[in-house]
Amino acid sequence: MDDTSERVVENPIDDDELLAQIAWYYYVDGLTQEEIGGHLGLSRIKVSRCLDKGRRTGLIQVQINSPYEGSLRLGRALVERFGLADARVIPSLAGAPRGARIGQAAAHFLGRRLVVRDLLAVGWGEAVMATLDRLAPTLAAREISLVSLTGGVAAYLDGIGGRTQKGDIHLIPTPLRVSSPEFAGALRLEPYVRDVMTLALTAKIALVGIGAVSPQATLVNNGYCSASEIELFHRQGAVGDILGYFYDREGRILALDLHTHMVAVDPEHLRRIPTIIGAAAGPAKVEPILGALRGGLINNLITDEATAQELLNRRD
Amino acid sequence: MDDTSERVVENPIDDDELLAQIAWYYYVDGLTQEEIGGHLGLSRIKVSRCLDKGRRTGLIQVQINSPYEGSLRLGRALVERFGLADARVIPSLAGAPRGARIGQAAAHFLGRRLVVRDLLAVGWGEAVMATLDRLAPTLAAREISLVSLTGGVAAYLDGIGGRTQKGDIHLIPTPLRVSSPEFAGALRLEPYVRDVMTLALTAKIALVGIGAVSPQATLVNNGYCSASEIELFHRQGAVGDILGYFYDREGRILALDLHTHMVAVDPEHLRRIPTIIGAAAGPAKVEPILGALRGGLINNLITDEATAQELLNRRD
DNA sequence: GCTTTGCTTGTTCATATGCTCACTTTGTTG
DNA sequence: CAACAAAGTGAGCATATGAACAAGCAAAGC
Repeated sequence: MDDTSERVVENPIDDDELLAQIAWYYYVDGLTQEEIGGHLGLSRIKVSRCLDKGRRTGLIQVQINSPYEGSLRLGRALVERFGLADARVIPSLAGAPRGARIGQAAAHFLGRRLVVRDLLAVGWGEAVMATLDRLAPTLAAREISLVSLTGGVAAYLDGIGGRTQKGDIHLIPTPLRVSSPEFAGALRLEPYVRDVMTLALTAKIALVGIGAVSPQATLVNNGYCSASEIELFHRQGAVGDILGYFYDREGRILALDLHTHMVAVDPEHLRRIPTIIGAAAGPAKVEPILGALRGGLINNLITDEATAQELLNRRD
Repeated sequence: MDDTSERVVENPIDDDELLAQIAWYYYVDGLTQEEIGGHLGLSRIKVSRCLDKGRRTGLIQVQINSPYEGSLRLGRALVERFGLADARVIPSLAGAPRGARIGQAAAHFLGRRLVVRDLLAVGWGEAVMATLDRLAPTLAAREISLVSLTGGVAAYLDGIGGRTQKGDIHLIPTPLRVSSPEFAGALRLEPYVRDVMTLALTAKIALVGIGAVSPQATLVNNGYCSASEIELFHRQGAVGDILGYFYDREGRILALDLHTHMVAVDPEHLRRIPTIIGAAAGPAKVEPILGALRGGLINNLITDEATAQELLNRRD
């Protein structure tokens, strides 16, 4: 009776559980994929595929326990120059899709900060969605609750829809932008909306995207702003937006008419959250990031090498 | 000018930092070792060795973000049977040294629970030392402070000596056992000793070893007890010890003369700490673990398959 | 009933990886 | 300064791994 093969017949263990078992054998015990296969009654290739899946979905994540981890050269330079709490700079690799890699880096960054049953406040934007995508298993495993900082429910659902999610999800159940200031005001005063917004500001960590003032901005692509409005904001000194609020190059929120139509937490109030993580990269994001940094709208930054270098090159 | 090779000349980056950089490229960016070598001006083999070192020292740690991670079959069974908070069961592999693997598992377990600047209370024993060994990089990276639950300073120094350690280390500056109850009592009342013990009980997490009542026990090997004393304790119903205090099969601390000679936190007081992790494995540890479980002296267990199976086989 | 489509599974093979061993460097001690 | 030990380095090779491809299978559609 070969004890390596008969032990594990039992029930057709649930998928995730099997995956965790495999990951454990492989990474912690250092068994080879073939050995694991023998142990668990699977073909080597299947083990390989499970591992691949685990890595892709973020169920398996590598921790780098080094004080330097967050401060590799450029990151540290950013921290010092802009007085950030921490920064993560990912290498600018030619072939890889930038969005996904920023998301992965942000997920990794958050993975080290989120505690079991934590509450994470999330803003709006592509980078945020990419991050949530990679973060899903962590969120489930640690029973993290999410709370949105802005309206625009549909967009959020894309990012987190269909996933196993053990914590609660508190969405602001409104559009991001509505047709009149009065309507926006009324919505903001709705008890449920207020409650979610209040809850959001109790989070210890917030993750926000940083939008560019350009006709290609996600706000435009999603129909929340027209290209001509963007042009107008640009004339008025806007260099970027956070949570749909535009600010100038010093990071001061502008007094735009648009803002009165928004249903979202005011970036000024956001400051009550101790850790505000901004994620963005690319040439178009340099000015927006700079503004956000100068105004202290964020205190943690995830970006890539090229962008970081550009940020550091600017002489204020 | 090939930008992949000239970028990284700069300073002869400190070792850990280089390692972190390599780990990042390899695990997060998925570059091959050869590519990393080119990027950083190192030979492929050197990159390979760095990674190996990182894994061995625990600087690189794999997270398995699954609710099942802690509850793989046997673990879950233990949790249910003994009302534990959590349990980790490692596979019993023939060739591997058990102590080191228990240590690794415990380090991994703790890695998911320790928060930045946390305080970890540690007991005494081989398993604890093995764990601290593997945990060192995590401790440094998260600025974890350590506080000892027992005297016996020298032994602790072995486990943590020479490592980079960013948090504080609070040792109880006494032997584990002293010659008279009076002397032990006096030491326990020494302000500094009292302070450390009080501090220890404020920790959220404690890690303790579980000793067997046998002539091979670590307590004997280190000269704290004689084999004949052990024999005597055995006759009096002792099945195991925690922090140098022996208990019976129901986990009740015995009224042994020895205990009055000890300078260590009382396991009864230990209960104030919400998470008490016991680590031990091997046939000799079955009875000791059972006692500790029955008496609720620990509420988290790290052990191996064979031991877990044996624990579950016992009908109370 | 048959086909189509999409998914899972296993095979083959190129590649990535880690190990062994001989060699070099570095630091230490007489 | 020489001699030696200890750690570090690189080449070659066996092994582990992942990707491309092909076969099998099940559900959906005609």
